[in-house]
Amino acid sequence: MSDRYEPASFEAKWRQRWKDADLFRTRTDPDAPKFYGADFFPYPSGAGLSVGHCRNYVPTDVICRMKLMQGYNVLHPMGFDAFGLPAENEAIKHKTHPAPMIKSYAATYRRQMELVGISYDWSRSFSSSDPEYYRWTQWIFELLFKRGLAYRSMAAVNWDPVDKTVLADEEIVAGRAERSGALVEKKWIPQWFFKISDYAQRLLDDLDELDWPEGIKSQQRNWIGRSEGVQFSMVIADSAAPDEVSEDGFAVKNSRGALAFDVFTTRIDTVFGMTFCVLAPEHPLLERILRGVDEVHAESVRAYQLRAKTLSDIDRLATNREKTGVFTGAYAINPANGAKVPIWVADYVLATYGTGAIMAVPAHDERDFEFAKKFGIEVIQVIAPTDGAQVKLPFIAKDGVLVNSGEYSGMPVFESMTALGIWIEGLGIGERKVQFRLRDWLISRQRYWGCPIPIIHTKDGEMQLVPQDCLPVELPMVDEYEPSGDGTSPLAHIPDFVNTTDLDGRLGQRETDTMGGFACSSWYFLRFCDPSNKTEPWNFDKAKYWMPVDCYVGGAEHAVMHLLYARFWTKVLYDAGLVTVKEPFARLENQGQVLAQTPYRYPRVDEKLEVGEEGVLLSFVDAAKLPEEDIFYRWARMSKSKGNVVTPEDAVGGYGADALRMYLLFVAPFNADVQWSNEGMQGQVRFLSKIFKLIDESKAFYVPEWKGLVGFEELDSVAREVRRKTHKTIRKATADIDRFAFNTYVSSMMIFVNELTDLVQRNKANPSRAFALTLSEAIESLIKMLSPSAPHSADELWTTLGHKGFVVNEVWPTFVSELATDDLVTVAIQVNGKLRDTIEMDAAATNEELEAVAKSLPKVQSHLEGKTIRKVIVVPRKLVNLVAS
RNA sequence: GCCGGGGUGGCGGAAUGGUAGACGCGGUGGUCUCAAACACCAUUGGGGUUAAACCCGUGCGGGUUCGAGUCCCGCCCCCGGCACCA
Repeated sequence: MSDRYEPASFEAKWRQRWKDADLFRTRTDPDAPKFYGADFFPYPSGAGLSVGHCRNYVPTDVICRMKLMQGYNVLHPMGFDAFGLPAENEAIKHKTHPAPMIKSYAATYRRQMELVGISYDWSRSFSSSDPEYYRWTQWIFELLFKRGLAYRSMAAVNWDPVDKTVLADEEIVAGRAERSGALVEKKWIPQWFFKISDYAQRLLDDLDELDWPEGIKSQQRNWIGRSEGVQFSMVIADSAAPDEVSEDGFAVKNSRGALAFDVFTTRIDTVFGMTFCVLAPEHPLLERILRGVDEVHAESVRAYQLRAKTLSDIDRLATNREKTGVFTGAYAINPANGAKVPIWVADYVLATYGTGAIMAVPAHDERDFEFAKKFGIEVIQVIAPTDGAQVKLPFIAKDGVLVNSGEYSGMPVFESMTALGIWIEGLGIGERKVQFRLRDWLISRQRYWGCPIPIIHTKDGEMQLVPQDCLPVELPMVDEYEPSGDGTSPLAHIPDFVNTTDLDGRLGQRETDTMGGFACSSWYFLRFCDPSNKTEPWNFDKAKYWMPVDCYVGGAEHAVMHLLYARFWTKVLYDAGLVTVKEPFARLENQGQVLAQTPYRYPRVDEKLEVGEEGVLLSFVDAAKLPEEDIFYRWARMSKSKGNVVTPEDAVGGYGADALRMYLLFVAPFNADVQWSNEGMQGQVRFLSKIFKLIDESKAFYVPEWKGLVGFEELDSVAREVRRKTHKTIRKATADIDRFAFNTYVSSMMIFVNELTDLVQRNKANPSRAFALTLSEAIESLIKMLSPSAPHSADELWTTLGHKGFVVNEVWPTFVSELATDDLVTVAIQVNGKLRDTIEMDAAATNEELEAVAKSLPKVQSHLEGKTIRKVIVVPRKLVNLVAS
């Protein structure tokens, strides 16, 4: 063996041996505890992996490998999220079919993951586009359908004109499609939804029990958006008794013989301050209202509605946009005081939230205030600070009392909210209600490359589920699958697919929309528990054994999409008695990104930069051609488009797989971004070389049977020191891996190696028996602790100590508290809280001894001169503070 | 605006209320080499000193405490998310 880390000479050899030994096949020892560690289901892009992806996979691998050594049955699977837009778009670009393309991309991913030495059990791998998998995705769809949680309805949905499909709300960011960047248009077409809104409260409540980053939990809470308030009916003044009117979730009621509409408010305490109402331009009652007003008002409302319709979401939702609106000519009655208030139409009220209509209280709401000011509407203050002080309107705060509010005047705000809610309920015109922002999950896509929805439309317009023994509804293999753009799926144009017979043997038509990719990734972690089951999605007992995922690792960008959907499906499956957990992922960790130096040049005079761009992106080749002063470098996320990618092949070829792994672990806290540097990689090469050198120098003293002997040996002070450092490091490294503090785990090994190297240098000329025994324990422990992060090197070093087999099959070292305890400690001596000296003391020294020694120190005495000691604080083994004045 | 996370040497970052800056990168000086690269040794918060002593230092201002990077109050700045959600 070399006394240096020379990866080219052994890393590939070990990877082959692991493979030959089928080392990472999931063990199911009935007496062992389980550990399920998983990475987010990746889409295998044609660009392959960068070292950035390894930042996700390596840490999960480290904790899984440690758990293996600690005797757990470890489930550490990997598969591919192959269905969906990214795959299809890439296939179209390359004029190929997504199925073979994805297969080859996934093979590349696997090869790269293996190159880095990740311990996946590949026998459990699958792709979401495998018929044996999506058969069960369809099976779960049918379960949702039967439970009333999958429905088809007409809706104004987000249409992405670039990707030519509809998208879920979660995929829209500020009016643009997150993926394509296209401005989203509204389209009114029938779509499939999952009724996630039924689970809003549970999705909110159960967050509390999860060991997840606070930021992700808070994002989910915001997205679910629970608010408590009162919903009540407003009667339209002088309106004739209408026929029954009710449409699409809008509460348009026949109430007391007049037209009426519902409003939702979280500030019922301000109801006496209502000076107008606003309906969303899309509000269905407007049609009726306009019949009862004069033509001038009706015309202006219609014109306004038309304008609102053509306005894109991005314009409409632009912040700080001036409020617009028109008066309808109609009035509503404030139920609190009988006042007639004008009804306006304005697009600052959203049709999709609450009832699409509000009571406006300009004195206590910024938006209403702005609107009232612009249109000269009255402002009536009904809340005042408790101390009666004058306040500037709008006054939003809730700490105050009601004024100008009839019999409720003088009542504190919070008390009045309950009182007025009860009063409204007593009147029978409304109720206290909880409103959620979360809307149903739009799941259908007008694209080819997705899981077909297993529905047959019959001649009479009924919908039937494809019988379970006929699943999967297979995606037909066709050459032409590009999106049509007319709002129908490519599948709609394949007669062989569409035309079928229904359950009664009559002609029927298949549903042609496919499911969005997020459906497929909402249950894959269950399939990993039992991936080759031919008769059911998973065996109940196997899922019961492995679930939940104990540690789930991936990027923060899935905070509200995948993670919310997967939680929802898990709860539905729980309700159906198919799984025993209410939550799929007990612990979640988000890795930071890997950034690379990326060259830009300053824009030329005639160039305009995109918003957010700092300069013009350059390739490294182009950057080399330009004069230095024209170029600047920025840290940017590694991506193919930026040309700054370092691949695992680059890193492993240049420095070694173990160096790459150690670097990614050490360079920054797990959840922080990393600035990639070759110097940092070289640092890990140096560290690994130090270990090889240490083992090379120590192996002469190595006693394989140390464990049975060390207890009988009288330990000298050097041997005690070796043991102490060993057990301290075990304690630190184990705890650090468990808490995802991989940087300090590596650091603790560096400290250990430096200390051992020192001890070996000082004692190698004349080593005692005790030293040899404790050193044997030390280097064995070191190799074991190293093995999760640098598995190739660990196995190589293990062999040089004369062992056979793999370190991952060894038992993770445990520490003994007494052995990790110092018998000599450094005590800090302070005068008035300022450090003046430190002393070495026996750890067993009493407080009195410490105090006496502290007082006797010259450096201390010079600071005590002319002062009287008022107080002495002694922290055993740590510190003495003399308080003097 | 609201929610979440942060602010510590030249850089990445360590620090259960108890010696701030572990560990590493980079820098400086040296060894090896014909030379370079690699490697190895020493040193490295700022001021101050021949050296020490000593002084200053964890975004800013207050507070609690024998003692605050850490706890409390009020600000400033950065990152991420949401954003007319009534």
